[in-house]
Amino acid sequence: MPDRDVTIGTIQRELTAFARRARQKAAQIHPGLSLVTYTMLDHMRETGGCRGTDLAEHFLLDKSTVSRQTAVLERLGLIVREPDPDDRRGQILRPSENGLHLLEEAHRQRRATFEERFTEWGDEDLERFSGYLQRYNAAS
Amino acid sequence: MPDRDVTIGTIQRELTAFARRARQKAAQIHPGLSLVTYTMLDHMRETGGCRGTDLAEHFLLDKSTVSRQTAVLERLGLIVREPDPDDRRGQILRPSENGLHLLEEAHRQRRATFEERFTEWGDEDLERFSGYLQRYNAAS
DNA sequence: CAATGTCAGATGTATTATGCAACTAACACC
DNA sequence: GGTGTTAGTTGCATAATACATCTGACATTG
Repeated sequence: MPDRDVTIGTIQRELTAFARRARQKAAQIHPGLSLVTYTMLDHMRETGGCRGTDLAEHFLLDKSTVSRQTAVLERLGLIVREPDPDDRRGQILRPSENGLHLLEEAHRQRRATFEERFTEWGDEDLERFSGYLQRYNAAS
Repeated sequence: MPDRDVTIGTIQRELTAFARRARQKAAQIHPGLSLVTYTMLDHMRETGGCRGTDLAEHFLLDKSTVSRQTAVLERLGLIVREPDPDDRRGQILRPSENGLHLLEEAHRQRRATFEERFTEWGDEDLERFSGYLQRYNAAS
């Protein structure tokens, strides 16, 4: 059994490798859509519509960046804007029909990649891995 | 026990969350050094010196990007270049004394962050988590 | 051994994501 | 109602990146 330092080093290295690879593959989700814009779109779906400020806060991005990225999403016809009835300074952003379809398709593709990657994993290992990741991420 | 689909979905979400956070914190390693340049520097140390082409291939970057980033590292005094004795077209890049010190310091800091994060984890859980990550990454 | 094609690296140019600062319009509170 | 705050946009600058091109140095083949 390797000692604790070695094991932590391995986890560090493997997580870093994962992050690097994820970043490199990020742009392949949809033409014209980056990982950030895609994730924003997904967040709008999860929340059932949110404001630009919420996105900025959630993703730790400047509001100007959010503004430009949501402009891209609008130009692509993937979101619709509604004036916030409670605060006329803001707008509610939500995926359009096309946006929802794109999200479904992207989910399907990404999920398929993961399914394939885990075909040889047993149920118990999957459970444990999932639990460890949640435990790790929850600590941030 | 949740079913397999739900578990895989959780893993997917948690790994994506990790990647996003890693990217955001990447720039904090050293002033003037990005995650990419830092990782390049580390790769030079691991390999005991390599060429720009090797870096481009390893990190899936264009050679022009590598050229500019290594120029940054040189400007910061973190690497030294030697003509490749076997092929005078190329150069061997390796960390300078300062570069090695920076890597040690960065390793120490990052490791400390990880150590802290895992203080409450038992040895067996650490082992398993490490193994799962390796298994996952090896499948790429 | 000379010519042609390939490779390593550098540089010019363009694109993209990003942040900061300044601005406008709307809100909130006193 | 006036003053300070907030949501969003836009102007400007910066950084990482890719593609195309250029220059040497290598390699292969006639």
